[in-house]
Amino acid sequence: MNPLDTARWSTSDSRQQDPCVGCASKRFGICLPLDAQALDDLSGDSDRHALPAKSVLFREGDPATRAFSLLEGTVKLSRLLPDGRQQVVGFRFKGDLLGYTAGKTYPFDAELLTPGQFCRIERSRLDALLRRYPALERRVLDMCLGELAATQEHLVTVARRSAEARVAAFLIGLAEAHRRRGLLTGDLPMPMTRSDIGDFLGLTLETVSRTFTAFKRHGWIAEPGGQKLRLLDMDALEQLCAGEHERL
Amino acid sequence: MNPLDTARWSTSDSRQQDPCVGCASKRFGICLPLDAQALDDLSGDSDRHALPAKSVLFREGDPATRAFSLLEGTVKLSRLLPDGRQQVVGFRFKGDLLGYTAGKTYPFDAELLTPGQFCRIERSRLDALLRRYPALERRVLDMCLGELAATQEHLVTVARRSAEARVAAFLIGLAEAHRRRGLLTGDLPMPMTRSDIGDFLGLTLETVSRTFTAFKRHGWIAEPGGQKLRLLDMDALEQLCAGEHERL
DNA sequence: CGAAGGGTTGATATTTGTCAATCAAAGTGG
DNA sequence: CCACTTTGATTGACAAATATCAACCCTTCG
Repeated sequence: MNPLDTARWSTSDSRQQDPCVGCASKRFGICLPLDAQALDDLSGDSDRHALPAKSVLFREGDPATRAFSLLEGTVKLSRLLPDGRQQVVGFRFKGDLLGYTAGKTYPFDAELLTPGQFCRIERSRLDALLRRYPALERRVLDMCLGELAATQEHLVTVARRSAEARVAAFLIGLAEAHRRRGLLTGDLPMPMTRSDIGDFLGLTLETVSRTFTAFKRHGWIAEPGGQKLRLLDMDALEQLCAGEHERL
Repeated sequence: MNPLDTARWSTSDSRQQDPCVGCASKRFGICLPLDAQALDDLSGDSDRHALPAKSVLFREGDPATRAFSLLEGTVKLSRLLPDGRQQVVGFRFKGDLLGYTAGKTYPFDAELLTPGQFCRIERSRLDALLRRYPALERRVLDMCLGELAATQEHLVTVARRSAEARVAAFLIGLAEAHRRRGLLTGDLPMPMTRSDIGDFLGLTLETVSRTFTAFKRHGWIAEPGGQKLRLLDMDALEQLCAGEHERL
């Protein structure tokens, strides 16, 4: 499972999304398996928001009183370490559920990297809805299992792969995540900084920068500017990812 | 959350376990929140097994047709990498649920490190039970959320900490996992090899060995033999874990 | 008794991190 | 509109952590 794409879209196709009714973004995100009645309930309980880039949805340690269904934008999830550095736990994209956790407090910060839109719902109400609509609870379980598989996949990347392989895996994962959302517009948006990527992959920003430079030198990627990225040679990236060491 | 102790025991106390009825190990593992009727159902659908050390419960890629509730023993979960090495994704102890995944196939191998006992249930039947008993589904969701938090915690350890800090974190996590299970017998069992630990922490077995030696030299731990480990100075280990660099 | 598995230790190589200088782009305020 | 600051990116020289390779020991098990 792709560590950058935790969602499982089950049987339905994510692209056939209806316009958002109230806030309950029909057939989308967690609401995918709901019937009309459940959607109405959810609409009553949630509300829609828009925020600019760099907004913080919640912080590690805050009481986990709300969950968020991301409708638009990219979010960075990160934990603050005792020594002041941060570990980026993951990135989230449209359709992902944020902030529904096991504990009483959020286990990480959630920060928008781009302007974003999302539904917000009180946790207590979401819990009540889960009890009322088994299909919804099942969906949350599925998303959780998917997220778990993705995190384990990412663990393998961070624990065992070389710097080049990690960056290659990141790029492939990013492309995959966008492709599955039906956004294969050629250039993929990459709003995260070298530092974000390093904190995600367990590398320093300098190492990430050097690796990007090397990839560009080989003609495997290009950065046309405007926070865009173009993947020119997926085969090369996939080989690197698999561990075939082409020397940089 | 402790990466070696994924279970969430909710409100009840894990130690008050009844003798196992049929296979459905009342008040234990996933069955903790079930009433008598549900336990009966589960008993009819599952069966109990014992296996010697080094047995394989399932392999990565096998169709995920069964789930396992571990009653006794320690299990290593690992993924095989293309280059032949392995990444240990986690260890599981009594009370943990194994093999209930999002995908159609198991995402990792599960291998017993000690002799073990467990309940086995067909996945389709477990799914049916989940639909029938919301409390059980809720419990599985809780366990999944707990596992996710634990994996993220472990990710931080592997991505950002020094070798010493990783080993210290491992030892503390192991102690914590056993303590929560009510097994504070002083010496904790440690059936995993240096290689297993290295594959868990993203280190080589040599680095793990050297770190153990250093810890023993400082008098922080002792290995009385018989796959046992004694923690002599938790404070020192916790400091290392937090990043205060006492030089070895 | 010999082989195999696990553990320890040393010498050396390699990767990646650290520190530092510089540059470009994007805001910001007068 | 233009300094001025801030943020992100790049690159180099160097240091440090960890991996790699290799030898050896001990215990267990057939």
